[in-house]
Amino acid sequence: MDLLALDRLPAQLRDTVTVRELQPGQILFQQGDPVAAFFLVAAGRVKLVSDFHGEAAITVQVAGVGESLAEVALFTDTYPYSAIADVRSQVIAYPKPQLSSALHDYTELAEDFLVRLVRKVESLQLRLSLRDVRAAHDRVLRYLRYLAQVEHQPGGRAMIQLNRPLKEVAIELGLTPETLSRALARLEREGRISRQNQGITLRNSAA
Amino acid sequence: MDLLALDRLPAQLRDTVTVRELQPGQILFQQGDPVAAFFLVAAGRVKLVSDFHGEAAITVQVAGVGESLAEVALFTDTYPYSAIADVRSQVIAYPKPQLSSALHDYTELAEDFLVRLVRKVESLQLRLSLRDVRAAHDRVLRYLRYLAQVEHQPGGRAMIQLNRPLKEVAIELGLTPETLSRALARLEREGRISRQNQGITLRNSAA
DNA sequence: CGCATAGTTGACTACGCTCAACCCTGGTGG
DNA sequence: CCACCAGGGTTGAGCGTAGTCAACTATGCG
Repeated sequence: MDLLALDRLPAQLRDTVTVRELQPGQILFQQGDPVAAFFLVAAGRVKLVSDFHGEAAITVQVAGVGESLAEVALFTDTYPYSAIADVRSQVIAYPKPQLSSALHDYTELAEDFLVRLVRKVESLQLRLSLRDVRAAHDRVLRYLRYLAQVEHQPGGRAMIQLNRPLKEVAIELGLTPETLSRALARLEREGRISRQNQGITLRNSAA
Repeated sequence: MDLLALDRLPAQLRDTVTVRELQPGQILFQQGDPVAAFFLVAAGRVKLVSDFHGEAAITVQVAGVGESLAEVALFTDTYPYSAIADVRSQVIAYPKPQLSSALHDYTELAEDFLVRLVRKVESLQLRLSLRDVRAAHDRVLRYLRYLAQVEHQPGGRAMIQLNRPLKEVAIELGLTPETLSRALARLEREGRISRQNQGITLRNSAA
């Protein structure tokens, strides 16, 4: 996915785009700051946290490569969250006024943006609905099935490569690494999946 | 919120829009069906379920009044979920081809759509991040604070009216009604909130 | 070789779910 | 007017499962 159709960007916008380098822990913007720009993560990982009442901050989003950061900011005067680089990262900054008017003027850009958002809604809905299945092994199985489905069309057996550490997967699923590990072990013991190195293959057990 | 700027819809689209009445349990579309139209809930409540492998179905979304139903359908050939009316409902149907081309041709429409999606992403992210706070009373408190924030600007004390039954709130928070009840009781006992009838007021306890 | 990190396994704890009883309100009908 | 019922909400008791803390292994890197 090209980043907001960067290559086909109208010149008036493209010329205002800048790239910023972030060190781990560096703050990109802070909750309450006036919105100057809209950001896309080009490298690394940026966390969005809401620390609003002095209580323990809550992580609203961790944006990976290619993800946009706080879409609401396009429609608010101040950032509703703070953004902090998790690791060394690069972000692309689109000045808000220019981006806004470009979205208005160029349908292609607006459509790209729309597609991004729809995908995001999709993924968020999936993740949220997964949280409703309580049993860890069940949740994990459904997640794997989902991954298999998006990568290979057939509903049957499939091989999945999860390249990122299990730790991250665990967090995404709302589990601890230990619980995920146990869940995977159990699924394997029950013969619903098998693991080799990084890969997981599902055995079809459709009812 | 007007429904996709219905009043300002280009005539070519507006004339193709229809309203459908659904009885409780009636199926609006089924997973795998070719996408004919895009829907908006005008009255009632429609559930989106994914029943893909014969296993227990999983509810992906419950769309209330004013919400759009399965935005991905705009970009897929078949519906990825099934939609079932929860209660007696009315939906507005936008034929997909007309809506697609209208989104392309009319920036105003595209922008409306974009705003909808951004809001949705926002709300989904909030709900998802709430699930990460484990302690029920904490989760509830944060939720209440969020509600207070969107209704009244000041960060301090606020009065919230939750008009819908606690049962629903509980589900949205990923809790059972019993647990929610206990959580509210506890918060009240601790003096962080107080309840009168339907209303809840937060006592500011910022650190 | 030593260190850091990911992953696994074990033992214990804690918290939310389940099931059940109970209260309370509103609505209906005798 | 009271009896009855239905539904939401609350409270109680017990259980199960995921979290926590800890130890241990394996792998990769300096």
